[in-house]
Amino acid sequence: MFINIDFRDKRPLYEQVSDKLEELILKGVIKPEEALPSVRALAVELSINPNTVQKAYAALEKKGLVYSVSGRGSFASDASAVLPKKREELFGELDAILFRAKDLGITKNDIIARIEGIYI
Amino acid sequence: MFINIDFRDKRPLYEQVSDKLEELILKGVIKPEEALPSVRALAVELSINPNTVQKAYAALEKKGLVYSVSGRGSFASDASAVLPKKREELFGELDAILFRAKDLGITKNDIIARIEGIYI
Amino acid sequence: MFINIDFRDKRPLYEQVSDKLEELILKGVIKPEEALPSVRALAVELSINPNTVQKAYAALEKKGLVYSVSGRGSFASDASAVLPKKREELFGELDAILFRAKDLGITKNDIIARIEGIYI
Amino acid sequence: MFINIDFRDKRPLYEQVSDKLEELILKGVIKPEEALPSVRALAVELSINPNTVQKAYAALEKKGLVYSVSGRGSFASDASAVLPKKREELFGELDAILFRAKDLGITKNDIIARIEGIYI
DNA sequence: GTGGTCTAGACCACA
DNA sequence: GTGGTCTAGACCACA
Repeated sequence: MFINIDFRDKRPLYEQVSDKLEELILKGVIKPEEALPSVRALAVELSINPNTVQKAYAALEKKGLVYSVSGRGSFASDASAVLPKKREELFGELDAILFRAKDLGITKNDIIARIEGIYI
Repeated sequence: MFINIDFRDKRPLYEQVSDKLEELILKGVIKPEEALPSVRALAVELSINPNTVQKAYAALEKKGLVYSVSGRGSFASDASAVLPKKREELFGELDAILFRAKDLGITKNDIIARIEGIYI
Repeated sequence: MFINIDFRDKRPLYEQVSDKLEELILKGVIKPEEALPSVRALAVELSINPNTVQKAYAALEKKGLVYSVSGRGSFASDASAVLPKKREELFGELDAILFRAKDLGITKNDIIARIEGIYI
Repeated sequence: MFINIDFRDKRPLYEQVSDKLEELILKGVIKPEEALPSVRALAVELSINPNTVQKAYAALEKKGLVYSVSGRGSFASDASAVLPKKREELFGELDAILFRAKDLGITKNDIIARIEGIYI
C-alpha cells in the first residue's frame, strides 16, 4: 500500500488514511473487487491503532467506495458509480473559490491562465 | 457590525468572527484606519464570550489586517498591502482543485464553462 | 441448485445459503421428501467452505424445514407444517412496520395504495 | 433521557442508543435546537463508555438528525427535513414484507385486517 | 465543561 | 484469519 502517514498533518489520522485510499480507488490503482489490506495488516504497516484503520474503512464504506464483510475482508467497490457525485462536489468547491477570486479582483483571464498551466 | 454567528457551523466561533471581519476589511466595507468595535462591545452584540472575540482579533492582527493600540482599541490596516498575499493563497487553493478536477476526468472546457457562469 | 452467493451481502454466507434454500422449500421448488444436495457437493458448487454449508443445513433443520438422516443425506420436510408459523412471524414484522409508519405520519390510505400496487 | 440499554438485545449498544434518540427526535420529544445530553453525561447515565455514545452521536449526525459543535455540545436538527427520506425507506421495507406475504399465500384482505387493527 | 481523536487491549461471530 | 464492537484511559482545541 502506498500510504504515508504525516504526523504533522492537522487532519486526523483516520482521514489521512481514508483520503489516500479514496484517491487510489478513484484513480483505479486499486481495482473494483480488489481486496484492501486487512484492518490489522494496515495498522501494523502504518504503525497506528487498528481502531483508527477501522474508522477509515467505515468512512469509505459509507461513501460507497468500499464494502466490508465480517470474516472475509474489505474490498473496493466500483468507483465509477461514485464519480458523478464526486464531480458535483468538486464543482461546488470550484464555485466557492471563483466567487472569492472575483471578490479579490482576480480577472477571468488570470484564472484561465492558471488552468492552461495545469491542463498542459 | 454585519456579523452572524451560526452555531451549526463546524468552524470554531472565533474563526467565524475573524473570517467575517476579514471579508469586510478586504471588501472595503471597513475602511483602512477605521476602528473596529471594542472586544467587549462585539462580544455583547454577538452574545459570545469576550475571550472568543479577543482570539478573533489576535488572528486578524497576525494576518496584518488589523492593528491594536493598547488603551485605544483595534483598527483596520490598509488591506491593499495584504491583497497580493491573499491572491497567492487563493491561486494555491485553485491549483489544488484543478488537479483534483483533472484526476476526476473533468475537462478544461467543463471548467471554463463554470467560470463563464460566475464571471457573468 | 438456484443459489447465488453475493459476497457484498452483509449477511453471513451460511445465512444467505439457508435463506435461499428456505425460500425454495416454502415455494415448493424443492418438494417434500426431496433430497437436498450433499454438503460437499453444494460447497463445491458454490465455492465455499463445507463448514458453511453444514451450518446452513443445521439452521434449516432447527426450523423444521429439513431433516437429516445419518449416512443418507438431508431431505426437505413438508413445508405446509411450517407455513402457519412463518405467517405469524411475518405478521409480527408487518405490525412493527405499521407502527413505525403511523409514527411517521403515513396514513392508512397511503399503505393501502402500496398494497394495491403489489397485489395487482 | 428516556433510554434503556438492553444488554440482551443483539443490536450493538451504539445502535440502541442512536435508534432511541432518533425516535425521540422524529416524534418531537426532543425539539429542534434542543441540546442533547453531553457525550460524557449520557455515558455516565447509561453506564456505558463515552466512545460508544460518541459513535451513536456521530451516526445521528451523518443522518442529519443532530449537529455537534466541539466545545459547545450536540443539538437536535429539524427532523422535518429528514422525514420524507424516512418515509421512502419505510415504504421500501413495506414492499419487501408484502412480497414475502404474497409468496406465503397471505391475502390482501388478511393484510388490510391487520392494518385496521393498528390504525384504530 | 464540550466534542473529537487516538491508543491499547479485549471479545465476538464468521470463514 | 477477518471485520465489528466495546471499554478504559488519555490528550487536544475550543468556550
